[in-house]
Amino acid sequence: MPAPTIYDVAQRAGVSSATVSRVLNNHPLVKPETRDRVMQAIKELDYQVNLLAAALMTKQTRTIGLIVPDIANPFFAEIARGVEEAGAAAGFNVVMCNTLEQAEREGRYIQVLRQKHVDGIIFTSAYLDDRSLTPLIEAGFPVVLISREVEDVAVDSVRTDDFEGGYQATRHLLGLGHRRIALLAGPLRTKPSLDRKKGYEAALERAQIPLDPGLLLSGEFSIESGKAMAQHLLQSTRDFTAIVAGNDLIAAGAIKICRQHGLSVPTDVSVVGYDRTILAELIEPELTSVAQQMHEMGRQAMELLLQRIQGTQTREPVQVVLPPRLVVAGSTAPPR
Amino acid sequence: MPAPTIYDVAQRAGVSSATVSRVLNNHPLVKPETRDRVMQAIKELDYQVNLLAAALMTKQTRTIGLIVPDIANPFFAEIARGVEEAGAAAGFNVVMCNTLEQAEREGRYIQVLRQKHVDGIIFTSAYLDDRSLTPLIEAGFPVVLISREVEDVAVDSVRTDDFEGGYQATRHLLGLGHRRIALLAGPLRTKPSLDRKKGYEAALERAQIPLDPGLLLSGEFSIESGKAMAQHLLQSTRDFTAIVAGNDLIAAGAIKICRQHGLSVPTDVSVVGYDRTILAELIEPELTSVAQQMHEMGRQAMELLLQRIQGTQTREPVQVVLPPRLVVAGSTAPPR
DNA sequence: AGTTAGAATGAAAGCGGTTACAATTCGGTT
DNA sequence: AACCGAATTGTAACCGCTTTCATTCTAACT
Repeated sequence: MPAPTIYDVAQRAGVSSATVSRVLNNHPLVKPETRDRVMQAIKELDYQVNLLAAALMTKQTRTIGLIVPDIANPFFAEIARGVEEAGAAAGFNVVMCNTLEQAEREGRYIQVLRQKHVDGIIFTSAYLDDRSLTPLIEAGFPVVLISREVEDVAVDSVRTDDFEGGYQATRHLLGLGHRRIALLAGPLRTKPSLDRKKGYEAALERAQIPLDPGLLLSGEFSIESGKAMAQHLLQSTRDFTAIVAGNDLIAAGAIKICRQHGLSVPTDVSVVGYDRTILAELIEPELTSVAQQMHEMGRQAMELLLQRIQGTQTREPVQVVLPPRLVVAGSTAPPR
Repeated sequence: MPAPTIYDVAQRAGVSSATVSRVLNNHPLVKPETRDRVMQAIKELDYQVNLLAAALMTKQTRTIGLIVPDIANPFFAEIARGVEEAGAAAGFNVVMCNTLEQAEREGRYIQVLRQKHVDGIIFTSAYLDDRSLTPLIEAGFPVVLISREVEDVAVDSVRTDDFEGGYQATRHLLGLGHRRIALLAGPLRTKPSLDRKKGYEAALERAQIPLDPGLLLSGEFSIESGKAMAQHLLQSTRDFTAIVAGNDLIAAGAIKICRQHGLSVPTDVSVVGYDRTILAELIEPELTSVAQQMHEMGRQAMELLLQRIQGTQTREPVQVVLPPRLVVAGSTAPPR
């Protein structure tokens, strides 16, 4: 038999469908006695609302889209967790979309999410052009960005102060006495990588240490890239005592390669990671790393989105900037 | 202005809404010329179908639910990635739901997913009772389980042969010459942990080594639990040369504790993990671990679900069992 | 008893599509 | 030129709910 509808309930309770709907949405003007009869009928029929039909009228699906490069990356998984939790608390569901860094996929997801009438979309960092994102924002569709920017467009966003993070990582090493510090950066086409690099440069500058282009490499946010960059670095010079890595994965790769070359961490080379994912505490020695509050970023992004969605009046876009926090562990020590 | 509807398109193209609908769903019986006119109108209005309205008629949302304990756990994140990819390939979206191991949350998610009329639900392992799951399956709702079982109910499922995995891990250590092998298992209320334990026991039995209850602990799938179990073990005895861990996290925790007690891995203690998540290759030394094909499990689960959803005729439930694969690395060596 | 303002409920019009069925068109026959 | 079946297209009902507006009750007041 087909699932019972609001009419079946109405009939059984001896009222009209309008009344059932009122009960469902606890409208105040329903006589308690009537409400009870309806509830009874609902129970007896094991009735479940059809939220599709409801959404068709209310224009609210209580569903949002979350676009990430790759949910299997711990950094994004942690953010997703924050988003989902905050969403669930407010009665919203989250559709997860992995772009795999492909702009075309992102575009397709945006399209189908709109067709499914999600109430809003959260975008996380990716190296994609903004061709499909910009029109969305300009159309006034609720959007929040995490660790991502769109040129010349005002939009809600959440990010970590990556300049400060890069600065702190470098200051820490300088404070230990290091002078020759390499940077194995992530992709410089992304704002976070760029900011971290600027922080690194600012710290060196302030310590009056000239930048050495030979100590500055950039690649991807992966173990492989970390290995490759370290390999490259070691082939060109051994005249460095510390490494600032673009993230924990790069750091892990670099440490492996250093070891292979007979350099011990932290005795010969100190290494600082970034993100402080769960990986950081598993690596031996534990990785000194700049912590980002991924879970919190996800949570706040969802909050901002909800404000937009449920917002009575439109407010100016806000940019939430969370502080990074250097967590010192065993991978850094004074140079010998 | 409100978003254009199918009627706006129809009017602009000078046809009826039915024809527009036919074009949208590329029904074969539309004159090419008419199709062009409609497409033109669609483009000009930047028309987007409202899939909610469509779903109301077709009873298909092309959306499925994925219920996991915690997306931030690399094991589930990897599965989620497989599910999402396979789904995307077939034009399905995935709503992600984190239960945090709470049965009540699982129940709520199931309810709202049904109300939103998802086409099916994939459940991953969790230590929950099946009160809300069983009725779903019995109602014929498309469901696939990953690493999870429901008593006395036939249902599609995908899992790894965990008996074999536990067996292989233990055999490997036996082959190296170990005789005193501890098991730091995950929660024994779950089938996977139980099967791995049975595999461990079978391997020992076959080698004619009596089981020593003192070498058998069980806890949770976490670093902390791994530490606690190792601590416990070391306090009661040092008479063991190897550890089979319930998963990589437990292994990582155990290794840390062993080190703290002055035992080196693998010289003094060999350790085998399970899952072979990305963690395994980051730990120093790299962790010998039984690989599960998480991504593949996710993919196949989605395939099974799609068969159910789109299936013309109902087929018998199938149980897909994937083989584990022992990946030997630096954390295991012969006892000295 | 007759009013009357709320309170409670019902009737019915959408929301934006899909689709069964009817109607129209059209090239080819006879 | 009338006729026919297949190819196209249009009409209108329906999916299951929300919500406006009208209607009916109720109870408190003259």
